[in-house]
Amino acid sequence: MSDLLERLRGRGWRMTAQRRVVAEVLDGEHVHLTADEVHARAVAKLPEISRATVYNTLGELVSLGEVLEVATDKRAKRYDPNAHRPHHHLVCAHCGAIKDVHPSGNPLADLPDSERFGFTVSDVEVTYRGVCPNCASA
Amino acid sequence: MSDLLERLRGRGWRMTAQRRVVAEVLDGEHVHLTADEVHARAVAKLPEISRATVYNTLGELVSLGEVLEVATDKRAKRYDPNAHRPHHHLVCAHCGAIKDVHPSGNPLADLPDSERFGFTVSDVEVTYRGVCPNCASA
DNA sequence: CGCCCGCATTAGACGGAGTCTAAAGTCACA
DNA sequence: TGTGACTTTAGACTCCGTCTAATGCGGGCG
Repeated sequence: MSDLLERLRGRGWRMTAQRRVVAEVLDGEHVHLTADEVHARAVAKLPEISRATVYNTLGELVSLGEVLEVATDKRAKRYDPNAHRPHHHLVCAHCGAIKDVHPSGNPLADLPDSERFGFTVSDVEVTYRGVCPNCASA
Repeated sequence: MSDLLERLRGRGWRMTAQRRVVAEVLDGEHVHLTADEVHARAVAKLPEISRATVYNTLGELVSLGEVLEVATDKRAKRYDPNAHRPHHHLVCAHCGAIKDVHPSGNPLADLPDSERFGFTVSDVEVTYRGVCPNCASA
C-alpha cells in the first residue's frame, strides 16, 4: 500500500491527507465499494473529507490505472483496487454481490478480424451473471 | 415484427397504441437506442406518449427477453432489439459507438467450477473496447 | 526557515437518468 | 355496450455524479 502511495508520489501527485485516506480505504478491504461507501469509510478516518474529493481522487486513481471502475448494473459504479491482476467479474443477479474470477482462455483472441470493423481493440471485459448460493437458498 | 406483436399478445399483453409504437421503433432500426431516444422516435409517431410509458414498456420487453439491455458506460442504458441472436458488443471508447459482434468460443465454458463460488451461472456478457476507425483518424 | 504560487479541497447547487404515485383513460370480455 | 382490470399520464422525486467559485494548504524557492 505504501507502494501505492510511492507510485503516486512518483507520478507527481501532491500528497494530502485526503488522498492518503482514500488510498488506505481502497487498499484496506478487497471488496468492490461504491464511491459513497468509500466516502463513508474515509469520513470515519478524516471527518471533514468531502464527497467531491473522493470522486476526484477515485477518478484520478482510475486514469492512472491503479484502480478499476466496475459498472455491472445501473446503480452506482464500484471500484476495484485489484487493478494489477487481470480478472473478470461474477455478479449475483439478485443481491448484486460481485466476485473476481479468472477464466481460462483469452476472449481477445476469440474476436476474428472480420468482426472488428476496423476498430483498434484494446480491452475486453467479461461479466458472468448468475445467482449466488445465499440468494439461491432463499 | 408483427411476429413480435403476436408473441406479446400471446403472452397476455393488452395491445395499446403506445406499446405498438415502442415495438415498431425498436424493430425499425437495428441500432442501440437509449430510452430517451426511443421516446423521441415514439413521440414522432404518437405525440402524446409519455416517458414513463416508454420506460415501462422497455422494462417489460426486457423481462420478456424480447429486447436486451446494454449498459456499456455510465450514461444511459441502451436497448438492443437483437435479443434472439446471441452476440456481444464492441464499443468505441471515444465516441461510444456500439457494434454487435460474434466471437468464436464460449466464455461460459471458460469459467471452471473452482471459480464459480457456488453460483448458478446463467449468462455472460462480453464487452470489447477500442477505438473506431472514425475516431482513430481524427 | 518561511513565503507564495498553484494545485487541492470544500459545500452546495446542478444535471441526467430513471422510478414512483395517484388520478384518469382505455382495452376486451361477457 | 358496460365494466373491471390493466395502462397511461404528468410531474415530483431519488440517486449518482459533476461542476463552480471560494478557500485551504503542499512544497519548491529564495
